[in-house]
Amino acid sequence: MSERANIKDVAERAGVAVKTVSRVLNDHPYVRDETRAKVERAMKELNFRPSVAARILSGAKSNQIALIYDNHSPYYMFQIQSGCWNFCKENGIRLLAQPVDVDDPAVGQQVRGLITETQVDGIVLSSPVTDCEAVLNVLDKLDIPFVRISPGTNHALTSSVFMDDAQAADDITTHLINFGHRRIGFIKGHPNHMASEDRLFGYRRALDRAGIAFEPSLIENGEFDVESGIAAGRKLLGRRDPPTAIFASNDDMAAGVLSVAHEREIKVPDQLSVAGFDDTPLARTVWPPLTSIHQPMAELARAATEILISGGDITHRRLPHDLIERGSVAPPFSKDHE
Amino acid sequence: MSERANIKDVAERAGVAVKTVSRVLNDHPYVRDETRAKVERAMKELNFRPSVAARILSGAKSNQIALIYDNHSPYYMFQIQSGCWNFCKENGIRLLAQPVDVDDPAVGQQVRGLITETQVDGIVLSSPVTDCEAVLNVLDKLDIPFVRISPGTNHALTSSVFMDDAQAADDITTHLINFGHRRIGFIKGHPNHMASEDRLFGYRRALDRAGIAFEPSLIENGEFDVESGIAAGRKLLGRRDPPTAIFASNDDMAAGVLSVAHEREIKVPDQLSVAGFDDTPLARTVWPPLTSIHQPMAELARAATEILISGGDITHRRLPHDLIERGSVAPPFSKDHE
DNA sequence: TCATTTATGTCAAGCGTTGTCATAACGGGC
DNA sequence: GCCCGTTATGACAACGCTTGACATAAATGA
Repeated sequence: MSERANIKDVAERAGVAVKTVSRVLNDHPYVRDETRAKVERAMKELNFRPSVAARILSGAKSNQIALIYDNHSPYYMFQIQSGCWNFCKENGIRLLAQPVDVDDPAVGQQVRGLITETQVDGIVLSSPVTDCEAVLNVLDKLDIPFVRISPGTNHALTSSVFMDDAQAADDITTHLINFGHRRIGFIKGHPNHMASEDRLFGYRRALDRAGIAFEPSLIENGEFDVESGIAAGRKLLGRRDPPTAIFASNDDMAAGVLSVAHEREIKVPDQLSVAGFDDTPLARTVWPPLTSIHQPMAELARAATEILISGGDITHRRLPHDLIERGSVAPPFSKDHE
Repeated sequence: MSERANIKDVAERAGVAVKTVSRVLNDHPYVRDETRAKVERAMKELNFRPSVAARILSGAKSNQIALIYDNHSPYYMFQIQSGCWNFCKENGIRLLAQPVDVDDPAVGQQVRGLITETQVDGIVLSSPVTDCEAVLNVLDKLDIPFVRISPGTNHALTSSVFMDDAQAADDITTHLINFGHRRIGFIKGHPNHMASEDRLFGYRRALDRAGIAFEPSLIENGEFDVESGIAAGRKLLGRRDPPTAIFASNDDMAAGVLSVAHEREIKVPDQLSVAGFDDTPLARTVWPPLTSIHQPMAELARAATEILISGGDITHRRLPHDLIERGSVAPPFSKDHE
């Protein structure tokens, strides 16, 4: 009862040839519906599952893909995995989630090992592995299909999915401007992350369009974590002429700014508007909840997986972002109205 | 050059039999150092990686284990994955991270499919899959080794790793009591989660020992998310005789309480002490940072993996927790001192 | 009726590895 | 110098599946 059934057992039980079972398994044409049903019933009754190993070995597709990531944000990782996972589940594909360390000199060998050992059919690369030369080289040499999620470089050369970071930053900056803000502090993201520059660019573009002079001293560097947000917040709010609004390149740093505001008893949003980016759960958790940009991470991952599986030509897909208004933005100087 | 080398190629190149290469691969005794060196050189030169598939097919261990989880907290999942992953990486084991839905009636079939298809050598179960009957049945029938992380039930029957939730809750409650609190609100966790009851128990035990009468109306139900924390916080703080401290069963709910406090301009910790549980990044992110219990999730996962791989008898391992003091707890009524 | 198309079966080869069994070389102990 | 156990290596089948070549039979259509 608990022995594993193999394809031969199924064939016997269904009263057909092994070959026919194989045909059913692989969706070949030329199988009568009736026969197919018989075979499928036998498979169910025997609790049959084809051995991936045998399948791979005999040269068929493995029906496995790998998701390679190296990101220290649990939420990002969670979303990306969920997106890939959903698509895989619906399509009967097994997903190998593979963390790597992009700074490890052996990362290329690791990825090569993964591929040659497990024979995955394709790879989804999430940021920042998307821009890791060593990995890209290996993928290229092994000639294995892959799709990148939000790559920073070489957009055209491989399939990719992404959102428009610059436009999103532009949107949220414009949102602040529309509320009447003119002095808007900006906290940059981690220098390794390509999106950091794009977001800064969007911020500048929005200012430009509104005819507001760009003020370099209102830009602080950050590293996408709360601590750097706190440090940047202290600098910005410690000025003699502090900004009336701060746009942080992600929610964690925005939360850091909120902490500084609480510390100094600056009321948000009455005395200071704060905007984040990414729409992580944090944005809803801190007080006040953060106005932020919803980055469709899971959708990006899902789209990437879909492109990978459908396996056509090089494809690029841009997914829309959303400006989510919460309670952290208000007109400037509204403390005067109290 | 980019063709995959197989064991035969290596054997030829090294001038030995295929079997000898296999022996080198599997660290068998009875291989001369000289021969081993020859083979290893050949493997390097050919960039050889053994095929997992072939290995499985020939009846050997797959050197793969699966981590099965269904948890909606990205941070928990991240920690658990990291812990498993680290151990696997160090020991050359491939990890299949497999999300499931414990409420899906087909979950048993899914797990059976995973096992029979991929021939994993063992399974790590994380909460709440640890207590999913359907999954446990399948695992039992398939007679595959597994280890549970923080199981709620049947402790004795299978290997497991866990922390002492009751003691931890006792510790943090005692901490509040030591600060002088007598009216301590408690927010329960999700009813499906076994730890919820343990934490409540620890809270009561601490009160008991301190000779403080248990007051049922100070207990509110929650579901481990911010929203339920907010709801519970509103109830507790809306009383005529609000508690001077609130212990929430996890950080998210504690963050919800903080939001309510901010909303009502109740100063934390001067007018209200708040304690969380789990020591998620959130605890450091909100204002004020939360005093909380550090749950060693990654370590638990690592230990579970280690036990699984070492494959001895049924083992139970308890890992220590930590009380992390931050800024959210102070003596009661300290507003009077201002 | 004959030629296609559709549906199934038989058979054998092959995928890359490991287990079983066989064999060979090598040291002692007598 | 012979036997024996240990050490080191090899030959070959087996694992479960896919695939291709080929055979055959039934259904379809002109």
